[in-house]
Amino acid sequence: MARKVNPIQDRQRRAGLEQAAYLAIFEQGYAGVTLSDIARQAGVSKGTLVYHFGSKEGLLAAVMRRFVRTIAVATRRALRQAVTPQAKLEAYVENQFYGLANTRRFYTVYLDFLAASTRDPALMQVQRAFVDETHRLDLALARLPGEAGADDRAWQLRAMVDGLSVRFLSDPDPDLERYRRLCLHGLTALLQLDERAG
Amino acid sequence: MARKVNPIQDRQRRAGLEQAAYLAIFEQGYAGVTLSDIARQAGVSKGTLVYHFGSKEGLLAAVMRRFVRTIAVATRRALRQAVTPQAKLEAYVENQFYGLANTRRFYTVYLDFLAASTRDPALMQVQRAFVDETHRLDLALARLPGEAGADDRAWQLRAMVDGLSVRFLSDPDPDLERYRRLCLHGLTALLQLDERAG
Amino acid sequence: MARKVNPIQDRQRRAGLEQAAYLAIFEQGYAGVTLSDIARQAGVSKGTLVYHFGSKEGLLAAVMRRFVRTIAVATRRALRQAVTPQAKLEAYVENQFYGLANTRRFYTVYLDFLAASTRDPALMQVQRAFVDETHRLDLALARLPGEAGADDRAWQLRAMVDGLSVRFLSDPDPDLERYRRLCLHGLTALLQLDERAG
Amino acid sequence: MARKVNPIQDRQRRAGLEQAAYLAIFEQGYAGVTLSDIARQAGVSKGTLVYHFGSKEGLLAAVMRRFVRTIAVATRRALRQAVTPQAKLEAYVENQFYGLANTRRFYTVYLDFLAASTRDPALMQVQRAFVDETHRLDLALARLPGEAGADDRAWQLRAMVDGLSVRFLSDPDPDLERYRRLCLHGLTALLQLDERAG
DNA sequence: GATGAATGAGTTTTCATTCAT
DNA sequence: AATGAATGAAAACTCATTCAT
Repeated sequence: MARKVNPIQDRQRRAGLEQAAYLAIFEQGYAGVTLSDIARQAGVSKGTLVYHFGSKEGLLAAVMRRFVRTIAVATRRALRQAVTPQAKLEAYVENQFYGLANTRRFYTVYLDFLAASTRDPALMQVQRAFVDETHRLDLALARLPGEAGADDRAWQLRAMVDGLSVRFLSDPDPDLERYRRLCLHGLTALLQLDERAG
Repeated sequence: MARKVNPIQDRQRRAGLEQAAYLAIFEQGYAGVTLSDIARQAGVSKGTLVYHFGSKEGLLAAVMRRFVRTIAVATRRALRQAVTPQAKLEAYVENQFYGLANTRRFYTVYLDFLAASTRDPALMQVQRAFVDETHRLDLALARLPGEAGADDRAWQLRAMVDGLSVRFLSDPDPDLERYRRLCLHGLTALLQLDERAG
Repeated sequence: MARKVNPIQDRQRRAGLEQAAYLAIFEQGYAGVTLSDIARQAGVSKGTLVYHFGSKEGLLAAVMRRFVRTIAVATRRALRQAVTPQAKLEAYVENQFYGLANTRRFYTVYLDFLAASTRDPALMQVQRAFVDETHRLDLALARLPGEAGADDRAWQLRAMVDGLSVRFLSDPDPDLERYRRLCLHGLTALLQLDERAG
Repeated sequence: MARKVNPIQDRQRRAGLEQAAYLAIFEQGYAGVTLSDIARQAGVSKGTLVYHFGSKEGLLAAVMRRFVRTIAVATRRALRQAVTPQAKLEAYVENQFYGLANTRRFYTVYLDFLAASTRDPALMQVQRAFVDETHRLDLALARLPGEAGADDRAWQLRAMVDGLSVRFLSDPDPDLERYRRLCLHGLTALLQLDERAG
């Protein structure tokens, strides 16, 4: 007997549980979080989590799918709202480093996710889809100064963002504005070089 | 009962166990590795590990200290052997992406380490010391084109390296030579831009 | 809240659910079947099962009562339809080994039931009533060759049937016709011996 | 690192745990027994059971292998000690119905085992090996009155034993002597008939 | 110094039962 | 009457740690 559920209600229920799980993962780590942690955070019983996601593994995978989907949507919206190339670049950076707590929470979980994906084929698939999607967005940015070498530039832009984010996490007293500046200047440098070379 | 040991022999013993643990961490993950995994890899009993390191936590911390020390030593040596600025840059990149299996093993463990350090104060301390040490090396590279803005450039260089490495791990069919090229060109772009701007 | 039901409709409803439960028990085992299994097989919700039978235990007991009742009815009818002693014996055997799938399903569940009854007093009561009822039928068969020792013979007849059935279940490639022959010849031997002895 | 154990000590340790598990299975049922039940019966922790047998499943399989091995050994010894055909038959029956508590315990567990084996391929394999082995012994008995039809007779002998044993378990006030008599007479009848027929 | 048997706290998972709708 | 979301008690299993040898 297939579960006869109201699809809308079920989706909302799951979304709430996934959000609670996201916070629990931030606090306890992807590998260290327990169903008890998540259940406590969500204010439900462990059984409820298993009921909705089949297993802990299923829940964590759902959280990560939602996580990368959310990122992609936010990035796309940021780029769409800006008009000039320079404004697009700034919106892109602002989106990556948006609020201290938010940025820390975001990259902490992302780092966990990356580490976990190196051993979990299902997570690796999610990560690869995310890489592909973000690469398409990066490519649009990289094309602005000219067509030649855009693909390489796109990978370099992303590397700058990811690399600064990793550093941000072990910065004992992070100054978000500084990371924004480092990022913006770095991206600018990467784009201008290739412009001249191309 | 105080351990009375020959310090030299003891150091060698521990070094061997730490190397085995490193391989076990690569295979099972920092969070997923068990004392049994490590004992199996090292060909000793679990008791031996606890005897030498006090606890699993102590062993893992020792592994990570050795890990970052090894990296720093290799980077320093690579930079010292090269003479011209351009050669230094190339040696730096070659050192970061040295051998497919090696690079994968290396960054897989590093990513695990970074993720774990966000929640473990002792590991975070190790990570911060490592960041400081590598920053000094990066700074030497960044100074080559001129003094102004060297600190910012150093962070950007490191970000490029780290960011490309992260991407490397989720690349389904990584071409090491391409990563070397992306890295070298990226670093060159970052250095030249600031040179002009400075 | 007393259940107010149409007794006829209710009996039919329960009969259908019990039949579904019987099939689920065959597939999952008496001890291994879950309410979800049964609900799926019956095409209803778990709540419906509990509503009609009070609990899982009540449902299983009802299934087993129906099960032994069905067996007794079939045996009685088989014996009634045959006229001569020889024909009665053959009808008896044919009834026990009727169809490969049917025989396997039947004895698989019966074995489960027997095993469960050794620890469940309520089931043991059902099993004892069943033993008494079948013994009366066996006694009629055993009397055919003469009165003396009929009770002993009746137990032996039943033992032959049960014993061959148990073996049937672990036969990797059972030949139903062979079991019928073994059973018929075995019963004949048991009856004739005592005939001479009596 | 393969477990370096003293094989003798390890075998004795396991044997003790298996015996405790056997008693726990008798009390709680094959499907109903828990690791806690067995640990309590054995006076060890649950962890110890898993340490020695890998899993609950592994432990139960070991218990059943030991169980059927013990039966086969006892039957073989009983038959070997007796000399004349009649004495062999009596020894066989005495071995099957040896002591009230013992017989009850024995068949209760055997019935559980049979029921479980219908759904567990590993157990079914154990059961089939047991059937083959006992059939060889039964065949020796069945050959005594002559070669013709010995195979059929062997199956019938075993059926009589198994069938009476099953009945024994639901007998509210079992008289062991009576079951011995029923069994001995039944077996005699089966053997004599075929002798005449052959 | 080294071992590995044993432990028990902590984890995921199962599932009969409850209950609001 | 019927549903199925939610629960929580109980289950199997994991594994760092202890300790007698």
